[in-house]
Amino acid sequence: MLSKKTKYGLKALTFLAIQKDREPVQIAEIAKHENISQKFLESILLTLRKTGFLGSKKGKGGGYYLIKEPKDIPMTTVMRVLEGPIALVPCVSLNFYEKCSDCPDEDSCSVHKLMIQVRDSTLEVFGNNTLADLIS
Amino acid sequence: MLSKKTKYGLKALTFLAIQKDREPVQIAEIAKHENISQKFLESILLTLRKTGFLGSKKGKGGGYYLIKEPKDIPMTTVMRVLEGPIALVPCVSLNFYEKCSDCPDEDSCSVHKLMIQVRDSTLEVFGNNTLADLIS
DNA sequence: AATTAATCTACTAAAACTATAGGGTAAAAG
DNA sequence: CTTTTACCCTATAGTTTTAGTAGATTAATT
Repeated sequence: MLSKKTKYGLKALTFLAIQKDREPVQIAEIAKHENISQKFLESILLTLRKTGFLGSKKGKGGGYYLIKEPKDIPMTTVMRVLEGPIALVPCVSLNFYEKCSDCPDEDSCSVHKLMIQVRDSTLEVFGNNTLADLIS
Repeated sequence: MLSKKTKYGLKALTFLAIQKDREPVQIAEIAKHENISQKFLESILLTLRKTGFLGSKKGKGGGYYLIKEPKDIPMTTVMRVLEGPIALVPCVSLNFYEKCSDCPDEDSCSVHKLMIQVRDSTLEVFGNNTLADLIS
């Protein structure tokens, strides 16, 4: 299941993407428009800024704004920042690899092979979509 | 991320599938062979029995055994029983549909469309694999 | 009939994670 | 220097995960 953090993050990004100019939008406005707890959204936007998706401006007329063009923001990178590994098991993760403690041998693990297939198909979907594709 | 319940369940199923006959295998043997906490595995096997994948036999010489042929057990049904919905968001789930509380309109939701793609590609992988395919 | 080997059931609990709230700080604008 | 906004830190209720404990039940064997 997708965490609300990810879902809210995606909604916030699309909301910023449909703004005509790239003028800062306040947290409160995004939260209200997307039905998101403001405090929660606050922390989400913060990580999106720290990871290079958003810029921010303090004080009056401040807020958050997109740094890059929506078409240059692939879903793979967004998902990895918000949700974490795309793979369902750490032992098949490309960016967050970790050995499973219960598996003596990955190659002989039945789950391993299946999860590689899932990872690749999910990766293809996210690879084929950018933020621009989320806008209808 | 895949829960350990699911991972262990899959491992147990494959272990039972590679048994030559369909003689009962004790929980302890499966647990030991797959490095699984026995008590945890116990509850997992119980749900797999109650949902029609396994049969069991009590008393001496008892244990768990596969009821159907591995090739007749699609991953979709196994995953739904062990892990729950295949969809990442309830509003795109085919078998566990639920409306999202924060979305006034599904059709205009940017996350919705993306998640449908993910669901379909994952569904295709699980649909193309049976328990027999996990054995190598 | 007694023993033993196994599943079954129910309850409990620690740990981790999720979602959210509160309150204070820093900077920008007027 | 006051207002407005993002920024940062902490706490916490709730849920899910991952088990552990204690015993009951069933069936085969002796």
